[in-house]
Amino acid sequence: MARTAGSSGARTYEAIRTAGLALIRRHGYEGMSLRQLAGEVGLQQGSLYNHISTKQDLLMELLRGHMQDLLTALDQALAGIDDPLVRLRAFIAFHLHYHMTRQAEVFVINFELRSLEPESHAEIVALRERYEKTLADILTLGIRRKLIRKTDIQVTTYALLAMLTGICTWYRPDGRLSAKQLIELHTELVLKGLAVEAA
Amino acid sequence: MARTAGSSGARTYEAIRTAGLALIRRHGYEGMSLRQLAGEVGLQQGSLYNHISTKQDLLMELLRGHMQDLLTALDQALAGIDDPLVRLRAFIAFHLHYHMTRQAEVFVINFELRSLEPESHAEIVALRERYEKTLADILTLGIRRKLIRKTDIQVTTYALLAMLTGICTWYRPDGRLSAKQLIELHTELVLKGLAVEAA
Amino acid sequence: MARTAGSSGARTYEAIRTAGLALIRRHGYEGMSLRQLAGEVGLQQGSLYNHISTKQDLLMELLRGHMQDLLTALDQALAGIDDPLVRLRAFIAFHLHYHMTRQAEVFVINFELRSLEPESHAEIVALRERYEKTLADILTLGIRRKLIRKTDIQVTTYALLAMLTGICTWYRPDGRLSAKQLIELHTELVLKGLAVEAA
Amino acid sequence: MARTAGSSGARTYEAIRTAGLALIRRHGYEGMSLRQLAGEVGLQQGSLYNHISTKQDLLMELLRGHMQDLLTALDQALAGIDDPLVRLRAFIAFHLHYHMTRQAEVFVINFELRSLEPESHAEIVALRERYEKTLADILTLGIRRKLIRKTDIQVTTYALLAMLTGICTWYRPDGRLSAKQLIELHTELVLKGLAVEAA
DNA sequence: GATGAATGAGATTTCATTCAT
DNA sequence: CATGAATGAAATCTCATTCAT
Repeated sequence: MARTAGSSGARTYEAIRTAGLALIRRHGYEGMSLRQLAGEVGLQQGSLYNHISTKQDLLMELLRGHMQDLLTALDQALAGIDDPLVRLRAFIAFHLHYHMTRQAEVFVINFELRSLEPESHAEIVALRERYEKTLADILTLGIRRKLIRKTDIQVTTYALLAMLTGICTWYRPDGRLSAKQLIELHTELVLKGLAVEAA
Repeated sequence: MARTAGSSGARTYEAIRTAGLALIRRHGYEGMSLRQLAGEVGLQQGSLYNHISTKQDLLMELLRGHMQDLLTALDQALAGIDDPLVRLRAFIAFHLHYHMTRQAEVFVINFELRSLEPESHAEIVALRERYEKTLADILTLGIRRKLIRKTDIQVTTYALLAMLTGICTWYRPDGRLSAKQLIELHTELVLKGLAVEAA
Repeated sequence: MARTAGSSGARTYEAIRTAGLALIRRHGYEGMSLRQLAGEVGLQQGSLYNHISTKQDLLMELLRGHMQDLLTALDQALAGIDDPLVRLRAFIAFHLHYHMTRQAEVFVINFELRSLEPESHAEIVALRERYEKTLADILTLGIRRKLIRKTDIQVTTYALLAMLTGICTWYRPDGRLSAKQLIELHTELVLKGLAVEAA
Repeated sequence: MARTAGSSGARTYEAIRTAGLALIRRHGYEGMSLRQLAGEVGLQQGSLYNHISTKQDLLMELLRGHMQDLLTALDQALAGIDDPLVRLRAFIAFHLHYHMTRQAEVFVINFELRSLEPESHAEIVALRERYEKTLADILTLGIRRKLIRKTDIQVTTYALLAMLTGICTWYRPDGRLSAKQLIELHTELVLKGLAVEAA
């Protein structure tokens, strides 16, 4: 598409990542061809290999980069918050915000993990488990402090993450509801669902 | 009176559908080759075409068949239930049960819709919307009758469906919790999340 | 070249082997492209794969087939001959005759062994060693019976084989000397070179 | 007085020749990639072209350089020797010695001549014919002086050269026999094979 | 003299699909 | 209804070579 002739190496690589992400999102990893990708970036097919080593490698770099960003951003979002309910609110807001603003990355991670070869797959899954554990820990603490009703941590973690992640499949920035409203709606649903019984 | 119900041909077709579903689930539609599929069924590549018309068509048949089953089964599950909260419980139980027992179909529909050509895509999406509308209608009615707290129907429908569908990615029949327990946990989470405020 | 349309599978495979042998001889294994080969046989590139599994495999089949032919033919040529000197004459005549009539195979085996992957390489080398051993055994027996002068078996075996094999690089059927004359010349050179000293 | 004999550039070129020779020997000319070669020398692909003009040219330079060395060395080895049998002994010793000490060059010349483009091919073949002619002339003279038995010059020349050249495919410096022993064994084989009949 | 990035052609192999037998 | 062989396009990746910096 954009044919930024004479671009520097780093800029070209970035263009490949961006276009690759978009194409994978649209067609899937298997469905995207390097011919398409090269065309999108304005290169010959072979020239891609000055920047990536294999198609697999491109996918892996994208996914790894995303997971690291995600974890880093999560840590920042929760930094300094102690109260489990406040942490939970912060987690929800962070997760939704991230999944609304970085839809492509998030979509790809959720749909293309399976296309990774075993070793890479394991690495990404490990990172994802760190992310999941952050939520599970919040729930555990909340229950211990009796701020969250007793329930199964594992199942609830999966259920909440599935629910909050779903937004990446339908959110549109120009939709009927603002990001803030969407966050409020989800937060309410979750917090009420987990609230301790009124005595 | 009745001839042998499944002729050899019909049995072969069924084998193709079954193997196809499993392969698509494992490798994705784009990632599955008809050579693999033929091998799995014990045919030569060319022989597949005595049973299917194209690879696309196989996918479409699988998805359409599944969606019709799903809608039919849903209608049965909700038949004769009037009370919105009971209908909601029934919907949750049905959805989870179906997503636990027919994981492969459900997985494929959620991950491979994008591989359908536009026309087929639209058809399946329409069926899915009928399914979503069933849940949305339950919520609408519940709110009108003040059995469910006021909230955004659309967003809540998506959120609940995402949450309840997530189970198809991790459920194992030999897992720690029984299907019944999983249904209870999810039902509680949803119903508390949607309950009207204690006065 | 010959575009034998409608040929049966076995005939096509034979055509591939023949054309492949010729192309490998002319350009070397690495230097031959499957595009060339397909063109020569009158097929599309991909159609080759209905008959061979990989390019490597084609080379291996050619070399293995040749070595088996060679060993079989050698056994026949020496069958029933006991006297070491007569056996030696028969070996020389056989080797030269084979290397003059099946120049392409012989050439390829001598020049393309290195292009085989390790496992295949080992297999062919083992067959070649059986061939070499036949000559070495003749020399050993001849020396023991004092019909051949004492010398180093290993070195002499290699030297004779190199000498007799060389003919495949320059022989032309329409050359100055007949096959029979060439055999006589080589036989004399070898037998005199190995003769026991006149007392 | 004298500057550093090898400037950096010349030293790089020498490294390219050495590594190129080794790679061609191992993988063949077609099988060696300039990427490999550059890596071996510690350069980027493009940098090779500061030292060579094309891949073909590198091969040609290697082969021409080798043939010139060979011819020069042969002239020295035979200088001042008149007697045909002594010349023949010297030729054998020289040829074997050279083929044992410069195995890589010799191997490449024997296996990669075919990869040269026609013009270069002709040039190298011409040099090789000068080499062959030196042996043929020895034989001719020996026969004329009745020191060598009458035989076909051409065939005998080819046979002897093939035999003596074969050593480059199996000789190892740490082998069972010394270079001197190997030379003796071959010399004996040849001289007996060519000796005039005991009257 | 070296680099990094580009090129355009070409490598081997796989793909879905067709069709005579 | 199955087979084996064919097709033509397309897949990923490598090649030798060029050139601005």
